[in-house]
Amino acid sequence: MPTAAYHHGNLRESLVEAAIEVARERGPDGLALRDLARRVGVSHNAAYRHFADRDALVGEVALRGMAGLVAAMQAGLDAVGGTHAEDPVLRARLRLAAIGRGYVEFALGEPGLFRVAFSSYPDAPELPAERKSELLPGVDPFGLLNQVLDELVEVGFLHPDARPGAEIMCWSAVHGFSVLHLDGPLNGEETDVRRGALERVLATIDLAFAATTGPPTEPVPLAAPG
Amino acid sequence: MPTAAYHHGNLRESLVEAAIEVARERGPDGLALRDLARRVGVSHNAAYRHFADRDALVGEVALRGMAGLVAAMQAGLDAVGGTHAEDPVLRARLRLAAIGRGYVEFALGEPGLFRVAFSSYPDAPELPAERKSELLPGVDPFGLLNQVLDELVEVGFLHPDARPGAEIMCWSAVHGFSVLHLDGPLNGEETDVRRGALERVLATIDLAFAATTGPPTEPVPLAAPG
DNA sequence: TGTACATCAGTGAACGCGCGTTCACTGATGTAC
DNA sequence: TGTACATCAGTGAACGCGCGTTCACTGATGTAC
Repeated sequence: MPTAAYHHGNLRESLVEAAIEVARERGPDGLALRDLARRVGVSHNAAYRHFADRDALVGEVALRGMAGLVAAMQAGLDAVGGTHAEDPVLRARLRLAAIGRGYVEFALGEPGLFRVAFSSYPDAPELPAERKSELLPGVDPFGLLNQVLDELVEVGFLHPDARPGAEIMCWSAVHGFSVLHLDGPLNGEETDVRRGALERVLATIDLAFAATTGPPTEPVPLAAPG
Repeated sequence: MPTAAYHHGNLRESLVEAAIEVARERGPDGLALRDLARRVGVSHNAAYRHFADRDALVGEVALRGMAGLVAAMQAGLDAVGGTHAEDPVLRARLRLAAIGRGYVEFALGEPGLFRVAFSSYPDAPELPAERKSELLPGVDPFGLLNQVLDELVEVGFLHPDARPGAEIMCWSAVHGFSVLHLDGPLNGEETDVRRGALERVLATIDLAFAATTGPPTEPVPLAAPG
C-alpha cells in the first residue's frame, strides 16, 4: 500500500476509516464528504473518485457498523463458548441471551456507529451481490438470531409453532431497549440499573419461550375485535 | 384570535401547526425556521419573538407528537371499552395489548411525528414545570403503560415480583418493533405480515406474564458468568 | 374622549457557515511496443 | 531498456443552496391619565 504524496494510494480506505471515526463521535449527520477529505488531507472532491456520492460513503460506514454489531453478538456467543455441553437446552437459552446482550452492548458502546448502521433506511441501498460475498454466510444480525432460535427449537425449548415471529420478538425487544436508552427517555439511566433492566427483558423472553413447551396455559384471543 | 395583517395575532400557534405539517412529511430534519416562517407568510426572523431558537420549536412539536402517541394508546384502551367486565383478567390483558397496538399504529401511521417526538434525546429539554400541568396527570406513554401493568398485577395475572422492569420490556418491544419497521430492515414489510408479527409479539409478552403466576417453571440463571 | 407614551410584534438587510456537486485541469502511473 | 501514450487519481475554482442568527428598524397596540 503506497503512501505517495500525490497519488494517495489508499484513499478509499482512508476515507472510510476517517468516516468511521467521525461516525463514532457524531453519528450519521456528522458525516460530510468535505470534512472527511480535509481530515485525510486531500482536496474536497477527490472523494468522488471512490464514491458516487455522500450516500455511498455513508452506506459503506453503515455496512461496517452492521458488521461490528454482528461481531458483538458473536462475541456474546463466544463468551458462552463450550460451556454446558451437557445441558443443550440451558446452553441454547444462554446463547440467545448472550447475543441479546452483545447487541445492546454494541448499541450503547458505539452509539454513533449503531446509528449510522440503521441510518440508511427506508431507502437503504440494496447490498450489491458482489459485496455480499464479503460477509460470512448468514452474518447479519437477523441471520445470527435466526440461527440461535433454530437451536432453541432443536433442543425442544421453543415450540416449533412459536418459532415463526420469534425473531421479530427478540429483535424488537433488544433494538427497542437500545434505542430507548440511546435516543429516548431512558437515556441517562445508570449503568447498573440499565443492566438489570436488560436482564429482566432477556429473562422475560426466556420465560415466554419456556412456556411454549412447558405446562399448557390455555390460549386466549388477544386480537382486538375488528 | 385576530388575524390582522401586520400583527399576526396567532403566530406562535400558526408556526407550530405548520411545523407539525412539515414534520409529518419530512421528519425532524425537515424542520427549518426560515421555511416555516415562509409558509406562514411572515418574515424569517419573526419566529424569534415566540421561540428562543430552532430547538425550542422542535421541542414543542415533539411534545405534540408525544401527545399524539399517548392519544393513540388511549384510543386503544377506548376500543376495549367496557367489554369483558365479567372477566377482569382477560380485560386487563386485552388492555395491555391494546395500548401496544396503539403505540405501533401511531408510530407507523405518523412516522414523521413519531420521529420528532423522539428526536430531542439525549439532550431533551426538561419539560418546564408550568408546561407539565398542561398534560393530564400520568399522560405520557410510560405513565399509561405503568397504569395498565399495575392493573395486571391487581387482577393477579402478573406476579408482583415480575412487575418491576415489566414496563421496560413492553416498551422496548413495541418501540423496537416500530423503529425496525420505520428505520430498519423491516421497512417495507407488507401490512398484514406486519400486523401478524405484532400480534405474535403481543402474544409472547402475554404468555410470559401469564407464566409469572401460572404453573411454576424452575428459574434458571440466565446472566452470563462475570 | 383624547392624547402621550411604553411596549410589543413584526420587517429587511446582512453575516457567516458548511455543505454537495461539477468543471476543466494536471501530475503520476503503468503498459505496449 | 527506452519511449509514447492512455489512463487514472488527484487539484483548485466556482456554483448554488438554505440555513440559523443578529441588528437596527418601524408599524401596531393598548393603557394611564
